[in-house]
Amino acid sequence: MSVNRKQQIIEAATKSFSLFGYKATTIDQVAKLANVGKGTIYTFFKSKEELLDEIISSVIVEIKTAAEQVMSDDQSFFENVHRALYRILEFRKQHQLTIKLLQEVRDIGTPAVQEVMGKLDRAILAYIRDKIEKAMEKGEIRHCDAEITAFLMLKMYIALVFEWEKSHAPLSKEQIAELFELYFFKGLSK
Amino acid sequence: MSVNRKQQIIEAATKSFSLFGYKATTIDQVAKLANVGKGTIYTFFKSKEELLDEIISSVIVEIKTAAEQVMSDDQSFFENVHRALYRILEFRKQHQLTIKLLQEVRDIGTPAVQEVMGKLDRAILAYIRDKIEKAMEKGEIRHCDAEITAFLMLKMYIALVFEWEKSHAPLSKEQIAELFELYFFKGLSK
DNA sequence: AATTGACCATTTTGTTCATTTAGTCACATC
DNA sequence: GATGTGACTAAATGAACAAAATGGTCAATT
Repeated sequence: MSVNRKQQIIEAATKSFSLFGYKATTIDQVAKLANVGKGTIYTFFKSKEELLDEIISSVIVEIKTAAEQVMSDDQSFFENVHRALYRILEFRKQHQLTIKLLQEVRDIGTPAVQEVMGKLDRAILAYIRDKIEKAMEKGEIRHCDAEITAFLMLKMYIALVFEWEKSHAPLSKEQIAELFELYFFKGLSK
Repeated sequence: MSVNRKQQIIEAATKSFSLFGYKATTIDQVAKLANVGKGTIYTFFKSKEELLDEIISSVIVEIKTAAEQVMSDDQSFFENVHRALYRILEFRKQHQLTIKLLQEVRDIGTPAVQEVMGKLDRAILAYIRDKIEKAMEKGEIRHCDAEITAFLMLKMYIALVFEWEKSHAPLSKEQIAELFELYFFKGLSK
């Protein structure tokens, strides 16, 4: 029973955060949705912020799993990174929770949400960085600063997947893969 | 006399926009600073917004001039684009007006300022795009979509110059040049 | 021991109203 | 009579206050 209660609360909170955002979700609301007294929430979570934090932590795990699933050992480093990055951003683009929270950061700038989204970004960055380091060890790519490379790769993907659309027709997955290969691997020099 | 009056107004407005931002600058203030009656401002500019627009238009010219000055025919395309982009962002980073207005977009989101800053971005993009097209014609670089390439180059520079600093030690001009060359020209493949 | 909801301190929201502001225009100045 | 002006107006803003809502606690309940 008690094990389930925590899950009920997390599910209710996830639903409400996804639908209304963090700020507009009240603890009373979550308690009602979870069929739980308000006090019970505070036996599992020290604050509203910690509740959000725990939810995002499991989103991070989900995202990593999703990325792992699209990668494969018999593919090139380039193909794997492309697939992983695309999958990660696809996840962010499709899941109500991340959409809503990203929106909230843009529109209201709720500090708690800002922090937690920063954590998500850092986790993604660390994940890519790890892949880059492994590829360098194996000699699959030229030597480079893994931190900066991961940072730039993510920026480039975000630019191609999210920002390009703001002023142009969206790019297909294949186009993005081509562009990624062209700029990051082949380079523009003849 | 009349010729000077317009310049006086523009200078006063530029000073005030730089110091307090667009929203916090009143027309009365500008009139006082310019030693001019309020009505006079409206004989030269149809609205406060148009005053801002005219100021930004000349900033665009200034930026282009600044970029032209650092480029030179006996340098490679890569070196020239690097110099131009770095100079442009340096300009944005140093000039009070652009700093303040960019801040205002982030913090308040004043629509008039948002629009005018978008215009500035589009001008920069068009400028880089033109350079890329010329380089392709001359056969200095591989064929590619000039629009997307300009977009990505600018994003990459903004990421390196402004965003990297948010969580790391700033990169030197030389480091940025190296990174730019590594990713955009040579590529990571061995 | 686990759960709860009434309760409290603090924030947030809604409302009112005085002040400020962008923009106009009748008048002053040369 | 062309140019320049600041008092004026309608609309926007924000200060001040009251009312409602919210996160978190804890004594009572099961």
